[in-house]
Amino acid sequence: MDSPATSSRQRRKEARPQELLDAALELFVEKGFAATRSEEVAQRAGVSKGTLYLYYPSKEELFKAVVRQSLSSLIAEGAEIANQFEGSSADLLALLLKTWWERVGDTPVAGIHKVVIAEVRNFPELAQFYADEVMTPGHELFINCLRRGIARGEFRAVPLNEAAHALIAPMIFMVLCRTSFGACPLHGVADIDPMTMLRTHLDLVLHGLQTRPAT
Amino acid sequence: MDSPATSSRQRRKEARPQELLDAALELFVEKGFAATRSEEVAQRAGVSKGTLYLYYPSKEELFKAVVRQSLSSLIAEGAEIANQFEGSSADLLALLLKTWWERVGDTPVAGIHKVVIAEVRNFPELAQFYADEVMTPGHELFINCLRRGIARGEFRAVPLNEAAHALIAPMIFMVLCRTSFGACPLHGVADIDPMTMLRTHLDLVLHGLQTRPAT
Amino acid sequence: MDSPATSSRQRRKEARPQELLDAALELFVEKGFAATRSEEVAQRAGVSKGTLYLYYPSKEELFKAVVRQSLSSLIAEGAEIANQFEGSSADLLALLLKTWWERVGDTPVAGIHKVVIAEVRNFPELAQFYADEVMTPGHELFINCLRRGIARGEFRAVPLNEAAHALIAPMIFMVLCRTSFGACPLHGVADIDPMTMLRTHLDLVLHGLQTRPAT
Amino acid sequence: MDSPATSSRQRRKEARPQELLDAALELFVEKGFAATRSEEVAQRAGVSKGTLYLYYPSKEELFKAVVRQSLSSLIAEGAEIANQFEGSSADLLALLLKTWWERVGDTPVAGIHKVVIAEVRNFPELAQFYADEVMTPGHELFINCLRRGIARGEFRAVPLNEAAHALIAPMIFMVLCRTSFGACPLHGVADIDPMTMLRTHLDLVLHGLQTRPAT
DNA sequence: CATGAATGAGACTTCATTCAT
DNA sequence: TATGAATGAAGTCTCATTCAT
Repeated sequence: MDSPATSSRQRRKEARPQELLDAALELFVEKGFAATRSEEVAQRAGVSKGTLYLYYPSKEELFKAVVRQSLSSLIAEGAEIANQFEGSSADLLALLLKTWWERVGDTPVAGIHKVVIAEVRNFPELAQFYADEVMTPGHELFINCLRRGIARGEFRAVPLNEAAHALIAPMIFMVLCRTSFGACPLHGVADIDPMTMLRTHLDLVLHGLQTRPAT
Repeated sequence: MDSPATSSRQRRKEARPQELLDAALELFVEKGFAATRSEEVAQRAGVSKGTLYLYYPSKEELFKAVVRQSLSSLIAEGAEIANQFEGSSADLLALLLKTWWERVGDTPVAGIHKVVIAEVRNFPELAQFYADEVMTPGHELFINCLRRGIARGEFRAVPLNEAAHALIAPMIFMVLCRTSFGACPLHGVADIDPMTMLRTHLDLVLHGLQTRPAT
Repeated sequence: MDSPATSSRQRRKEARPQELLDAALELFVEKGFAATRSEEVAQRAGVSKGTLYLYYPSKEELFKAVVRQSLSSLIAEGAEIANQFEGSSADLLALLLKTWWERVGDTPVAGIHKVVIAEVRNFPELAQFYADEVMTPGHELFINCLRRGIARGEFRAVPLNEAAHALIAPMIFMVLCRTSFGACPLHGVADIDPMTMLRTHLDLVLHGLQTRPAT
Repeated sequence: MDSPATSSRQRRKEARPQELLDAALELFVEKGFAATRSEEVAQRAGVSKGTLYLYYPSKEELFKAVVRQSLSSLIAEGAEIANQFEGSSADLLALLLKTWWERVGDTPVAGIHKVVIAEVRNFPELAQFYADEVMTPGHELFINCLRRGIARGEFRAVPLNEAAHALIAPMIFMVLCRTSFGACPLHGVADIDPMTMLRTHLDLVLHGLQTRPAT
């Protein structure tokens, strides 16, 4: 009753906030918060400067909305995956990283990592938000995976916090590099291939975590 | 005959560029390029707005000078270390990471990584500079170390580019997190201890690289 | 259908460029380019600083626009007058000078002469523009008039370039003096009356040009 | 006792004010008052910025000194010439204009005319000074010459003020053009040759002033 | 709701002037 | 005297935000 009746105008109106957020994310990723002009955001979303302010009361609120939404979409449904998983912990780890890559790393929202790194100090309220919504849950995911592996005798005992960090760091750092440098063609920089990277990283850490057969 | 004659005025003049660069680095790390006001840089260096412009013709030039100098100091004398090293490749890798941590990671210049990540897209000329001066040499260092290990039968054969990336990523990412989040106290975020991190990361990748004794 | 719909806002927008040019001309004539503050121009045009920059991207571009427009309006339709004229060459010369006085000399744009004299060396591109658009056409006008008179036996043969210069110089110089000194009341300076000046100058040069009856 | 003993340092010191005035005149003529930086004046005079302020308390005072001195040197000893002259009034007029050209028009101080035209409105005190010291005396000179010619029956009766203006205008205007445009090479502008100009102008006005032989 | 002209606070930069050496 | 490093008032220009239409 509703959807067939919505005019294109109607549809656009409802889509506006998301279109604005998308445009804003792109620009904040490209140029950072301060260097992005609000008129540019409006333009890229196909509306006028004034319209932006009908949806977000200020550039700062727009920014926070962008970050909030982007981060929300990072909060992986990973926990679910992990809980239901029945295979080896090595396979679970591989699945988690692969899923992250597909759902986050290889996606426009991946850019939010650069934005957060670049801007948290100017938006301290984001820090706790990011910690609560992204870092802690993500961290837990990997820590739980490590715990599971250790408990099942698949992995060696390692410091959980630090190992969890080491598991995700190469992936996020690769994404940061792609976001920042990928844009411009560099001469002579060894190009990192994401899939090779993912495989190599997994290969390394899985070997690294493996319990040794007694020699 | 000359040095005792150097007046305090003289001494200040010679020190100015470095004082300004130091102040600027701090602020660019804290707030980013666009959000840093040039007067603030001057103030933190203890001079007036105008004085800044006696030494750097524009905020942009100041920024580039900051990046150039910071990056230059990253160009580790690591190559030398590597060439003269005679121990095992695992020890060499450990030494390289530890040295990087002491000379870069645990130092004010570490902040430049955040700055570069945040600003390269606005300063494309920096991208190539960073690639040539930092990424490529650093990358080479780790690749050579890996090659050495593989050639000597200490390490398994792994894709060099990607493995090298995986070796440095956790360290740099940790530095990025410290630079961005370390400033504000977060509730509930598992604190990563750098030394534990370094040890754990090394432990992981060295086990991961190790050739297996035939079972 | 359109014009009755134009709002007052609309009307203002269309008038703005001209209002700004008028205000700017006044001020550039009064104070010169460098001593005129752009905010002052805006104020005199009844808008704010920012508005000026909606119409002209910089003070320098505003200046060039002022000069271009002012000069354009100098490009007398004089050629037309001259072509259609059928009377004596003396009368033609008188008509040209009188027309120039009415259309230029006694008009706000007359001030542009001072501005050009004062600023060309800082805006070399204006020099050629002024030469092409004003000097050359104006010069041609008078040269053609002289040629006509000489050809018809009304005028003595005289060096055309120099005579043309001598014909217009007293008028322009008078305008320059009025623009520069006329503003402030001077004690003891013999006031020059424009109409008397015009008549006297004409009287002098026409007698000077006249062919003599053989004595 | 004094002159042979004066060291080169001494001599320079005494010459300083004049060197500064010369440099300043050049620059004020080139760029105008506001666009001339005081450091540039100092540089061109071969001294440091601080030294300039030992001789002139401000840029404005320097400017006034430049104008005062330049104008003083314009105050022709012409009156003397005129008083002692015994030839025809036409010859006197020719002598006056030729002398003016040699002593002023073809000299660096000629540039002061542009400066005065450009800046009087910003320095009203200069206006009266210029009127008293230059315009009035110069005007008198020509008026007296005209009066003499008329009284001796050599010249027709003409309005003295306006005729005097017409006598000097082409010369000053030519100087203004040379000062402003002469600097940059223009394509297609008829070059005025000063000597031809002087001759043509004289030829015109002398014929124009001449009393007619009764036909 | 949507627009975009207008505003004005604020940032960058210049340069006349001062003053320690 | 002479210098030139330092200052900070002032000018140019940008851009987030408002509001009449």
